[in-house]
This record gives sequence, structure tokens and C-alpha cells, in this order.
Amino acid sequence: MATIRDVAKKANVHSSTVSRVFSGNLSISEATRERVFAAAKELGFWPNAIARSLSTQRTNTIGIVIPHIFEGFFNDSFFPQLMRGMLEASYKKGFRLIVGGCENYEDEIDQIKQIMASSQADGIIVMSSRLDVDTVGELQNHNTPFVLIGHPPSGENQGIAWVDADNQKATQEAVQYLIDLGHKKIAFVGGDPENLTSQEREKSFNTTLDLAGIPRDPNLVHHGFFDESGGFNSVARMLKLGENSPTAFYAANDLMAVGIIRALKKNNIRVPEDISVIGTNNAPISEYAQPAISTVDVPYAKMAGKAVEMLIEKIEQGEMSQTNFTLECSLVLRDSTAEFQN
Amino acid sequence: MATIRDVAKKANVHSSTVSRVFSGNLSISEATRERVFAAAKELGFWPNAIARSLSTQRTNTIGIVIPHIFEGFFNDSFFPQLMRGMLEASYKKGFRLIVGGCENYEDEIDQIKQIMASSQADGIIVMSSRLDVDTVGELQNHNTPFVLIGHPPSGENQGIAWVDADNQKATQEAVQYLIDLGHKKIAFVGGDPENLTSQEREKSFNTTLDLAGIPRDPNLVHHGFFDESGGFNSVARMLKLGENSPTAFYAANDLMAVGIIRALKKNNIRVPEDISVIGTNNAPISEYAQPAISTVDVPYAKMAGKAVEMLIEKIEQGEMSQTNFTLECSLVLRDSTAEFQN
DNA sequence: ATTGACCTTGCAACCGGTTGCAAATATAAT
DNA sequence: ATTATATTTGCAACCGGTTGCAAGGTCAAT
Repeated sequence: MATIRDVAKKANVHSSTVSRVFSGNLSISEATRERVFAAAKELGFWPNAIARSLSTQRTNTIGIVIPHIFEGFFNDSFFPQLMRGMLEASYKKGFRLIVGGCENYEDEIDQIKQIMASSQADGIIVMSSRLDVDTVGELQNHNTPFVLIGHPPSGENQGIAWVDADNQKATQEAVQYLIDLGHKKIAFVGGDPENLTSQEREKSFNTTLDLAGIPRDPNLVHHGFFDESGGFNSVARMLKLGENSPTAFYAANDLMAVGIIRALKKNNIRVPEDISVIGTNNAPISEYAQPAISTVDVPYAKMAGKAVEMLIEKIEQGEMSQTNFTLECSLVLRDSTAEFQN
Repeated sequence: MATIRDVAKKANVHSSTVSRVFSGNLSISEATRERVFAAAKELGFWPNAIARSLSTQRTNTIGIVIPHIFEGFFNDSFFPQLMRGMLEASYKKGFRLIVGGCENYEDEIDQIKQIMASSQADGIIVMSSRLDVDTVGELQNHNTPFVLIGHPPSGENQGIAWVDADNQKATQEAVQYLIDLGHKKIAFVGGDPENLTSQEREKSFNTTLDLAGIPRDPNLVHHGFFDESGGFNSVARMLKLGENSPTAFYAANDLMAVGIIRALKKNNIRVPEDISVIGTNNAPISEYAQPAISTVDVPYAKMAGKAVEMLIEKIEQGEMSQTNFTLECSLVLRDSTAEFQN
């Protein structure tokens, strides 16, 4: 590859002039500019991004770490929508994404730290929904800005930037909707109980019941994998509860809702006539499943886009005009929910 | 951030010694190594990846360009599986992905060239399924290795590395399966006709009919968007054909198959009793749609992983032991296909 | 004590850009 | 023509690592 000095020699100028031409510096005469471009074209020159990054201390890159080990992650809409939002927002600003895999939670944090420490990205999106205060503190010790997708852990949250969906409200709406349909025995099928989003939803689930004067029943709470089997498995246990078994399910994602529906069908229980099911995420499956699944649309693409915009603002302006955003979800009513028939 | 020279000063050694310690160079005494590590730890030092890349001419990064503009892309399984495969394979080798967006075909090529020219990645996965010979030629002029996901365009293919699914065989199996069920009027619902994979499948579709002695009917061929509406729209036209209307559909992806089924249902046509439908990609929806859709499983994750492995082999060893791979697909039979009832 | 082999470390150039400062040149004002 | 000012360009240091070569040191063999 030709370097800036090769071009300089050919165009009879100093390498700094070539640099200025290619970085759009104004103080270059038209004649010189043309001469440099001609030489560059002839040599097939394009500025080396790495060298430029070393010099400017800017990579024009946003980092993200993905748990590639977890297949379910790629079957839900969460990951693809997140990528879409990040890509779109970074593209618009001339940034690219640097994405690394990871095998588990500790590894995720390790990888993030490594990207930060090695200055591979100008900013990082942190998706982990299992962060604790100490870990966030460690991340803050680096000087790479980051934005959380999701809430920061409770505790010292000073200066932590984040974007989250209004899970509390979304869950409340979904559960209230079931309550309004006459349901009283409502099951909560969550994912990883250490997942902060899961926790937030469970909490909101509980308070919504409380407010409606419906007693909480620990038997109606289940935690499983965030996939179809997770939903499926929750049903067997619940159905054993006899007259205390649920008449409606609220699931942490749509794949779980699908699993629940499959399990119910297998037990000759009709959805929604006998039991209502409501999912989360508005994944493509939810629309095409039978029955089409009522669900909560979570604006992942928008959240991720917002997070990237915040990072780039910080990178380019030195600070964010606003450090956190809560985006609204919306209830998508389809055919898996119906009035409680007694 | 502390640099290698800061550490050197603190540990009373030369910066090159620090460099050697951190790059795993053997010729460092245990005592020095420990002294350097101690100093590094104290200063919170981690080698700067950019500086290292500039020096070693290696980024440990694989590039890929994604058309973020096309939403359907993120609802299908193609993209997520591709990412999964790439992430897993690169993670294993200590590589990360650098991914950029693009808005259309020309832009895709531009972005790829830019990544190559600016040395931002050691290798690139090229997904474009609309490549022409000239474009591939241009890519070959750069010295960044690349691997195509999909076949190279016909023409001069010397030295082009690629990984593809055996679309010809997969399509043949799917169509033959329909034929074996007694279907004779089989519709082909493809995506972008400029898409090489689409073309390959259509060709295989045709020759399979030919071999079975079934006359081709141009009315039974439709090209639409790779999404649900693409499938949906194909049906209206086909049903107007009266007694020449199809008794089976072969769709280029599962979202299209879903659209086809929806359109058929809307016309009170039963699937599979009245009309059979077979999709492609084995996306999550295909499993959970009603009826569950028979489809062709295409091993995208495996293909992408293979492509990354090939690239890394080239990057690390200087050449690929094998420059192309064709991976097998498999027919996944579910409930959207049945014997032709006359 | 001397020689040679080997191990460890330092020196300095290099990777390919950027940028503050000063010099050179062009343009305007007097 | 002269001086002041603005524009364009060159110089050289710098970003933070790596690495070939040589020097210094250690140790064993002679």
C-alpha cells in the first residue's frame, strides 16, 4: 500500500500537505489539492485508518461484546434489533462497530475492559444486564465512555449513562390488561433471576397485583431459560396446582410464550379461550405464531441507536447533553389473550 | 493511559523489554518479567491495540458490511446466524469483528473497499450476493484477503475463496419432495432476481421440473421482497390462474412462506390440505408458525464460521489450505406440506 | 584465565499518519 | 515600492507500540 509519503514525493509536496488534503483541511490551494489527489489516485492511496487512529487518538469505532455462546440470543429479536439500531446510528456518524464475543458474564466484563484498556474503541455499549456496582465502578476507571443498555445497578450511579425501556410501566400495562380481562391467577415466567431487567419486571408484576388487591402466589412465579423450553417447562409445574393454577401467563420473552402455548396445547388447553398468554419483545414469531401472541413491543433498535448517539456526542463534544433515556414500550394486542371465562 | 515507556521507567528497563514482556516473548528473565508486570499493574497499563496494529500490520480483526437499511434482514435468521458463526469462530482465534453499515449495493462495495484500503481489518467477509466479475476483480486488487459467502459470479474465478450452501441440491430436494407428493403445478417465489443465490435456486427449480418431465410455467414464477409481504403478494396473482394455479409453493425464505400461508388462509385455502408450502432458512418462525413450515435448513452459522476460519488461516499462515467449501443443507419436514389431493 | 555459546537487555529505526509552529509565498493596504 | 496581513506549505516531533542488531552478562568447557 502506498503511504502518504509516497504520494507526497509523487506530487512534489511534503507529506503533511498530503495529510491535510486527505483530512479535509481548508488551507490548501486548489492547485495543490488536485495535484495530490492525482498522485494519490495513481498510486491507489487511501489513508491508513490505524495510523490515523494512533495519531488522533480516535478510532471512529464503537465497541460491543456479545455472548455468542448463547444460541437463544440469536433467535430472539433482541440481538438483531440491537445490531440494527447500532449500525444505523453509527453509520450516520461515520462510525463502525467493533464486536467481540464472550462466553459468560465474567468474560463479558473482561472483554469490555480489554477493549477499553487497549483503546480499540472510542466508546462502548454495555449490554450486560447483570452488572453490579463494583463492576460499573471499574469500568468508570477507564476513560472510555460507555452507555448501558438497561438500568445501572442500584447504588452509586453518578455519571453513569444509560438507555432503558420503561419495563416497569410496560409490565404494569401488560399485567393490568390481564387483570382487566378478569384474570386473577396470573403466572410470571421470567428468565435469569439475576438479570436486572427480569427483576424489574417481576417487581412491577408484583406491585401491579398488589394495587389490584390480588394476592401474590409464589407458586405462580417461574424462572427459566430465555428460550422456548424455558416457557414449556414452566407449564408442567403450574398445571399441577389444580384450582390454584393460573388462568393467564406473562412471559419474559416471546420464545418463552411460544413454549408456554405449546405446553398448554399439549395439555389440551386452549389459548386464549382457557388460558391467556402474553409475551415480551414483539419478535417476528409472536406475530406469526398460532394464535398470534399479544406482546410488549420493546424498542430495542431505537434504544441501541440512542445509546450510540449518546456515545458519539460524548466522543465528539466531550459530553452528553442528557445522560439517560427511558423509552416507552407498547402493548401489541393479538390473539393469545381473552377475557377470563369462569 | 500509561504507555509502555511509563512502565519501562518505573521498572527500570527499556521500553522494548516491556514490549517483549507483553507480547509473550520468551527471552525475558523471570525477575524482569515480574518487575515489569508489577509496574504495569501499578500504572494500570495495557498495551494499546492501535499502536500495536500499526507496528505489526495486524489488527486481529475481520471486517463485514451489513445493509442495515433493510429491516427484513434482521427478522430472518440469515443475519443473526451469520453473526453467531462469525463471532464464535473469531473469538476462538482471538479476533474481533469490525462491522459497518451500508445503504445499498454500491455502498456495500464502497464500504468494503474502504475497510480494505484503510487497513482496518486483516480480512473481510463479503456477503454480497450481487457481485459481478469486475467488482470481485477490484476487490482482488487490494491485498486484504476476503472470503465470499455464496458463489463467486461466473467468469474469472481464479483464487477467489468462498463458502456456500449447496443451494442447487437443497432446492432440488425440496422441489423433488413436492413432486413426490404428487404436485405438478409448483410455484417458485423468489427474492431479488439479481441475487445470485436466488438465481441458483431458480435454476435448480427449473431443472428439477425438467427432469421430472413437468413443463415450466412462467406464470408460476414470482420475484418479490425477501419479507412477509413479498410472499403475500405473490399469492394474489397466482390464484387468478384458475385451474393453472399452483398446488404447491416453494419460497426463498421462511418469512415469504409465512406471507404465502397468510394469503392462502385469507382465501380460505387450507395449508397443507389444499396447497403445500415449503420455505427456506429454517428460521425460528418456521417452527412456530401454524402450520409449522417445512423448510430447508441452511447452515449459515457454520458457513460464516468456516469463512472466518479460512480468513484467519490465510492471515496467519499466509495461505488457505482449501479455498472453497460447499456445505450441505437439509430438508426439515413439518406440517405445511402434504400429498396432492386431486 | 580464556574462549565460546547462550541468554537477556538496550538501542534506535520503523509502522503511517497528524499537527503546532515557523517559514515562505501571495495578497492587500498604504 | 514597502509594509502589513493572510494564505499556503514545510519541518519535525509525536502517537505507542515492535523488532533486527549488537552489546553486555552469565555460565560451562577448555
